Amino acid sequence: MTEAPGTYEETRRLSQLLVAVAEQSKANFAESIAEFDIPVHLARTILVLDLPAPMRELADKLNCDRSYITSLADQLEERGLVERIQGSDRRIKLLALTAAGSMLREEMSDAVTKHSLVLQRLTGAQRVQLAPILEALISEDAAFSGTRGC
Amino acid sequence: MTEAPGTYEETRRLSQLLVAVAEQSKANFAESIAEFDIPVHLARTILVLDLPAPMRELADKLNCDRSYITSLADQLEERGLVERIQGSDRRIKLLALTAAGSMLREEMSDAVTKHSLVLQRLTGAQRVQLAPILEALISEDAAFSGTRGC
DNA sequence: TATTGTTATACTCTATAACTATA
DNA sequence: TATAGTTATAGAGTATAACAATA
Repeated sequence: MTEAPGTYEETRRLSQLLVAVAEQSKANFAESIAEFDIPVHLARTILVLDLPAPMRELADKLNCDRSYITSLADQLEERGLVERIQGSDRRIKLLALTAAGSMLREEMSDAVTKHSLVLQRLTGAQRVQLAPILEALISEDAAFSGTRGC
Repeated sequence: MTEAPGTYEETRRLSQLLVAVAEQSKANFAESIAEFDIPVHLARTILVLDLPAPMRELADKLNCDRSYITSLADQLEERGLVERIQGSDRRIKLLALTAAGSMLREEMSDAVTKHSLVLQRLTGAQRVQLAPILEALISEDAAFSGTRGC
């Protein structure tokens, strides 16, 4: 607790806290979208699907297998939230939100924001501090190619 | 970007970042314990199981069904990491780490800390800022009783 | 030959319901 | 009667492998 020492214990504690926050955050997300009657994984896909994107790209972004994206796309299509459109490279199919899909995306995004722990529990000053920290934490480079996890 | 205004957009952005960090954090956790050849959910259970605890309590803490705790306990017992011990109330069984279990818990805890994004990507100053924010974010009170999610 | 998406299939995680034994 | 843990079972989520079409 003196100077630069505690680093190890401090890091351990922060790691644990971060994992705890992550879990809570996940639960919070589920709760936020509960009213929309849509499974969590479909909701996440819609939220990610801002602009039309090749299925392959989604697989990368969501870090899961291409075959699973097919399954997600089927389910979303059944609900009329998404449609497949041909890419110029004829092997490629883009996934694009329908009007209904975009609308739902907006509503969910709002709900998630409103339920946000960030909004409910942090002061303005804390929010200002938090942004750059989270940005630093996010890796643009895929440092996690090793593990699967959708 | 002026004063108190942007709050909504700012919150939305922070929420998204937090969700992203949460996912990354989950992936990072999986990667950290990959070397121990133990499924993520078992690892989490061991990490939570600091002191012997009634199975019921674990169900609450992990926010999942009692029957699933039975399943976890079985798997951990098979691996010799945990044992069931009778509580004074004869209905209750405590789950306690074996020597092997404690050892593994220490090793995993170390590994998680070493791989921690907190350690790798944040400055000392940022770490100092982060702690109280994460603490504020954590709800001791169970505000999430509504949703299941193990 | 390498890549995108699909199909068929199987496995893992997790919950629900009904049961046993205490209390 | 209510509570702790167990059993049997079913469902959701996700991956692997083999395949078709295109490049």
